[in-house]
Amino acid sequence: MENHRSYCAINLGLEVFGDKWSLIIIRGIMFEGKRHFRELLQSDEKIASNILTDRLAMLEREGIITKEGDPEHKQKIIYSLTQKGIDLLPILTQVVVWSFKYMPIDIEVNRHAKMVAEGGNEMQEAIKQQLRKEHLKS
Amino acid sequence: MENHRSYCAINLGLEVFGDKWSLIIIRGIMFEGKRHFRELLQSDEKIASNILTDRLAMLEREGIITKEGDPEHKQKIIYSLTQKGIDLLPILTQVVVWSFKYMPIDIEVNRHAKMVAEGGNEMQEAIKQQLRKEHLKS
DNA sequence: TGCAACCAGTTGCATTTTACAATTAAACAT
DNA sequence: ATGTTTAATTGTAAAATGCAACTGGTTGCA
Repeated sequence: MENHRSYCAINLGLEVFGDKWSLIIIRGIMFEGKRHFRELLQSDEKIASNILTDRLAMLEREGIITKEGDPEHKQKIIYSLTQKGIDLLPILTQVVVWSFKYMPIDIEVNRHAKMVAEGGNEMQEAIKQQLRKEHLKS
Repeated sequence: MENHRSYCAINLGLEVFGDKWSLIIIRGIMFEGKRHFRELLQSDEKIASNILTDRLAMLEREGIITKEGDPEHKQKIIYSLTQKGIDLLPILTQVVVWSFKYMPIDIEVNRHAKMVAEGGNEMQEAIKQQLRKEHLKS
C-alpha cells in the first residue's frame, strides 16, 4: 500500500514531480532529445549524478519513463517517455507560458519554449504525436 | 542580482514553485478560499508551521501573494493572490487533469477539482474573474 | 593486444532543508 | 482577570541534496 499525504488531485501530482529536478529531467528528454544518462547530466542546472540516478529510478517506478539497453552500445542505456510521461507536456507548457509572462526569460535560450508556449493546442498535439513515435514501442 | 540555476523558462518557474509545498498553499488560497495562516495550516497534508511561514514569505517576495492586516481582527493577517498568483491557475489545472488520468483520485474529495479539469477554458476564465474580484484591490 | 576514453552509475561525507514539538507575544472574548 | 486564538519562532532530529572522487565494465583506436 502506498502512503500518500492526501488524495487531493493536486497533491498526488506534486508527490511525483513536485521537486526541483524531476521536471528538469522530463524537459531534457521531451524537448532536448536527451536519451542517455550522460546527456541528462549535462544540463545548465548541473544536476549531481547521484540525484539523477535517484530521480530516474523514481520516474521509472512511477511509470513516467522506461529504461532499456541500447542495442548499438552495450554500455549505454536509453531512457524513453511513456504515455504517462508524454502527458506531462501540458503542465510543462503552462509553466513555460507563466514564466514567459513573469520571469526574466532569455529569449535566445528559449526559442523552442516560446514556440511551444505560443503554438496552442495543435502545436502540442503535433509534439505529442512525434514523441509517441520516438518513445513508444508498439 | 539574483542567482538562477539557468534562464530556461521551465527552470525559472520551478525555482519558484517547484517544491512539495508552494502549490499546495496556492491551492488552499485559490480553491479552498483560505486566507489566514491558521486555515492554511489545517490542510490534509499537514504542513508544519515553520515551513508555512517560510513559504508564505517566499511567495510574497516573488510577488505571488500579498499580506495585509485584517481590519476586523488585528491579530489576523489576510493573504491574497496577485495577478501573478492567479495566473498559476492553468498550471494547477493541468496538474489536476494529469492526476485524474493517472493517479488514484478519490472522486468525492475532488469534486471541485474535477469541475475545474473538465470545465475547459470558459470555466478557468470564470474562476480567474472571481479570484480577481476577491483578491485584487483596485 | 594494449590503452585511453567513455558510460552509467556508486560511495563517502559535508551542507542544507525539512519535520516535529514545544513555546511565545500580542490580541481577543468572556 | 483569565483563558483562547493568532501568527509565528525556537530547538533539535531526520532526511534530502550537493560535491568530488571513484568503480567496473565497454568501446574505439593504434
